[in-house]
Amino acid sequence: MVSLKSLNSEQKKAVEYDGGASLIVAGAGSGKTRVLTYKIAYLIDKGYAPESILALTFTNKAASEMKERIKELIGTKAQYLWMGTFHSLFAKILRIESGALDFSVNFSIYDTEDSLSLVQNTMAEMNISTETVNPNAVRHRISFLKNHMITPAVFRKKMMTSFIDEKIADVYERYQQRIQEHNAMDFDDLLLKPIELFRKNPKIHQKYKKKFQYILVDEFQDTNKAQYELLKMLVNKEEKICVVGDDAQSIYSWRGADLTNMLNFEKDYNNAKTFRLEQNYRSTKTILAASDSVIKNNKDQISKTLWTDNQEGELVGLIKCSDEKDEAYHITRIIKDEIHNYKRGMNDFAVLYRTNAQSRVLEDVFRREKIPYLIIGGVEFYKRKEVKDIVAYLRVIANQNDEESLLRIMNFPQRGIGMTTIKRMTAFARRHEITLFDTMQRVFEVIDIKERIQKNVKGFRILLDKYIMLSDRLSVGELTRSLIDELGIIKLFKEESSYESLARLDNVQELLSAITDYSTEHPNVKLNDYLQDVSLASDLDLLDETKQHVNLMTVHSAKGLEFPIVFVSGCEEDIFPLSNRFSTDASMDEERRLFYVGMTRAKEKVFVSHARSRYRFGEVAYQNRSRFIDEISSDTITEVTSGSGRKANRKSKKEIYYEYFENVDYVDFTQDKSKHIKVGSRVMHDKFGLGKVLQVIGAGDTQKVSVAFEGNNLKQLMLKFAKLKILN
DNA sequence: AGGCCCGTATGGCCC
DNA sequence: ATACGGGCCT
Ligand SMILES: Nc1ncnc2c1ncn2[C@@H]1O[C@H](COP(=O)(O)OP(=O)(O)OP(=O)(O)O)[C@@H](O)[C@H]1O
Repeated sequence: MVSLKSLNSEQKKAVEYDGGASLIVAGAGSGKTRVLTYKIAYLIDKGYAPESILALTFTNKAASEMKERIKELIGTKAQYLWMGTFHSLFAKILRIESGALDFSVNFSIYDTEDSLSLVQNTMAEMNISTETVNPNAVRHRISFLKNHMITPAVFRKKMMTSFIDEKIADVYERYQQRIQEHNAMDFDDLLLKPIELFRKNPKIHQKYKKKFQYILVDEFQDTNKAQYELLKMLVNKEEKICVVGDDAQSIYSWRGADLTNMLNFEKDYNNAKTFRLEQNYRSTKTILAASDSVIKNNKDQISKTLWTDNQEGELVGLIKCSDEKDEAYHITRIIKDEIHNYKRGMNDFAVLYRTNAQSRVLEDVFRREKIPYLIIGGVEFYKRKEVKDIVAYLRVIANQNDEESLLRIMNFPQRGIGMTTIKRMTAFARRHEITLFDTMQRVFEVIDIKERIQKNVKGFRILLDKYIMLSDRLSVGELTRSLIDELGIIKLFKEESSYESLARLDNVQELLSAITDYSTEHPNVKLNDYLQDVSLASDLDLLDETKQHVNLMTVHSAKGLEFPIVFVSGCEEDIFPLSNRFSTDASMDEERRLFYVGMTRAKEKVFVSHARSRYRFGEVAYQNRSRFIDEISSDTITEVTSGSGRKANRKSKKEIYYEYFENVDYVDFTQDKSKHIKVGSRVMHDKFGLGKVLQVIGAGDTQKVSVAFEGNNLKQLMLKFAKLKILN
């Protein structure tokens, strides 16, 4: 029997409750995840078969950790649990039931980039100019509609308000048609198709409804409409469902998460029992008080009590910095001090930020200062071009209808199949209503392609056929290795031998060893399974709390995690809260929740830092410190910066330029020829001051330039006469 | 077909 | 700063 001794009485009640639907609402660090873990172990103990339990987590990483924990509690039978993210578990069901769908078992999973590329191709095909309609906005919109379960037809009938909407409806419709022809699903489809499947096919619906005797959901506050619908469809008559969440930690509304799921739960399951956990085991009293003082600025929230027996702890440290480099050096210094004074390990620290772009400077400084670190997120490994290209080969080998992948590799490595050829083949495919892959077979019928090129296409098709055949016989690892060999990719990057191409080479080799490892660990695995894991993998899987390095990640990625010491960096207006002119009150509240999530990751100590100036889009921007810093109750925060993390503050752009003119050589246009001047050149004029060249007009003696000087001052000057000095 | 250069945009969080 | 797409030249 699983011992519930390590739970408090309320946690225990929640674990032991087996009467029907239950909702656990509780604040950060109150042991929600722990309750879920024990509850699953407890249910198995009580007689529920592991394979009859459906447990949904927010990330794959959370799932595998929970599974490990349950294995420790009840042994290896835990491996039969249906535990994972919504996306991965329903993808699994879709593959099993693909026979009942208009998809075959080997369907591809399109990530955001693939979707965008499909949107672009669709728009091109429909002659919708990307000038009038931004493809990425369209992709967003389509995904939003899908997340809210709005079909093209419904959208057309009820929601269109503009000419652009009409175009979007057209693209949406065509997109759905194409993705189906490609035998592919995007992330949203992984949730929508099961709903469709269950609706159309009551037998299959009943099968799963019967199969899953108990459903448990972690991070319920961030589920979307489709996920809610799926739960409702699958829950059995006794309503054996347990969801846990914290409305104050809802931070994914931008991808369709809908808090009303949580607010309406008690209405939809009218026998639902609600449990509240009020004791926080994670953080110090100070951290709780500080984070609470921030979150209470949000109007709408479920009121919750949260207290802790933990120590008072240290005050939140406020780090004031001159710029982002200074910030990185301050953080470095504090990490070194903490390690020196309190014998902490590198893995005790997490540096969090609002946007991935902010990791760059931290990375540079940590490298220089010899602080070992791991960046989670950013340009993820499987999103790198060279890696995606190779994965695209595997996807085509698994699913020849996957046109987005086929287009990616058609001319990689270069084999003389250019844009024009691809356009002609695509046109042929559409005309004859066949796939692009089949068109390659019949390329000799595409008469507007030159014979030499036709041969290239045919050669490529033969190569693919060979690997499609081999894919049954070779392991995923062997297949990839031999493919990379034959394509000469390694040689290609070696020969180019630029810094970038060598980095690419590294990535290809890393991919190869990752695939080989995967093959060894899962000897009988199908290419499909591997590809699915890759599509749904996240960088978070790399996180290893036992490894001696500082962890860098976005606050979003840090959800559900905990670290002894947490830095919340870049706390400046416009960055955290991130905002733009479209920002709303609601998005401000979500930013605040995000900040709350960041602070509450800490067990012992939180630092918040802000920089007076920071590079953004190649320009220095000055920003006030975040309102969230000011919302932290003053008796829980103290400044820890006396002096600067490093010497030299950033000077304003103006200062830099003036200094430059005083100290550095410049070209005087009255003497030198004008060949140095070009659009974008920075220039100095005695009377007008600093400026930037917008246009160079004419040549020779009459050559003129148009310059934007400071203060929105536009001038046209004759180069011959104007006393212009130029900066290189 | 492919390479190069220029202009322009750059809203970010993730399964 | 940087990356990407479009247009132009070879
Ligand atoms: N009864 C308990 N006794 C001791 N430690 C506990 C207890 N309950 C939870 N903890 C510890 O408190 C910490 C937070 O627990 P957990 O991650 O389950 O909280 P949570 O509510 O899911 O947090 P969050 O919502 O912030 O992600 C963990 O380190 C966990 O081990």
